[in-house]
Amino acid sequence: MDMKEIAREILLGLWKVHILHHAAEKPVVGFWMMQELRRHGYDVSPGTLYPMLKRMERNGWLSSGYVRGKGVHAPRGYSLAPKGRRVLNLVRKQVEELWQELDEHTGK
Amino acid sequence: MDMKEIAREILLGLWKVHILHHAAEKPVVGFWMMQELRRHGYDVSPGTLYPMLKRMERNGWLSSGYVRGKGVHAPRGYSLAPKGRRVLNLVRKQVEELWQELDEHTGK
DNA sequence: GAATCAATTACGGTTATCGTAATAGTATGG
DNA sequence: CCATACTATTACGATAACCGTAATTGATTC
Repeated sequence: MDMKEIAREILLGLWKVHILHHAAEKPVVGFWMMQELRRHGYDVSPGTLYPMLKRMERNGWLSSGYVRGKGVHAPRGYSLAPKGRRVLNLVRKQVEELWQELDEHTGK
Repeated sequence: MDMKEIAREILLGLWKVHILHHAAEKPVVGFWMMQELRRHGYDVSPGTLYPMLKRMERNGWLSSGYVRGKGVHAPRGYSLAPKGRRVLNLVRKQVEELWQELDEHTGK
């Protein structure tokens, strides 16, 4: 099913929430996240994911540092920043509302 | 809290799901949807919402027709198209997964 | 020490998003 | 009837997000 292709607009937002959530537990590395998404059947390219992480850091949701090795291509771990936690809390409510709404009428 | 301002990137995607869901029940009119979002505390301008509905129609998720009156500014009702239903089903799974993940660690 | 793997950056084109202002039918009241 | 307010959408131009592919580079392994 290539709905996944076209529903990206929506799914991309959901993945951002996943990232915030993971980043709250342990630092998230871009490459790992890409594989994770592929494992779930979503083909995400570096040109999508990495700029996304950078934007999220620029927004103040994440803060990053090197976790291993050296140089500009060394793995960069993103963890949840205070602002990101507030966003996560806000979004959590929205997701809950949405899920309840969707769940009610499932069998319809 | 003006997190709402900056978390738009994420919330916008969730609203699209809301729209798909509502459109499955009865035709959704842009102006009504705007008020609905305002009622929930989100300030969404016409320049955001209307093009969004058009794109969703162009994607084949929604199909529209006039519900009342005449002319180019008459209210336009959007209902769920078959492709939109498939997208909704796909997204529903993702939202469920996400919600379960978020719910587990809520108290942490 | 050559090749492979892990991981990110660079790039340039396309599409989405945004707020504000303009437009135009429809109902209301005097 | 006509002025006013309300419902509802379109138009517009600027900014930012998104995308795939290719290049880069440090670490590992044989």
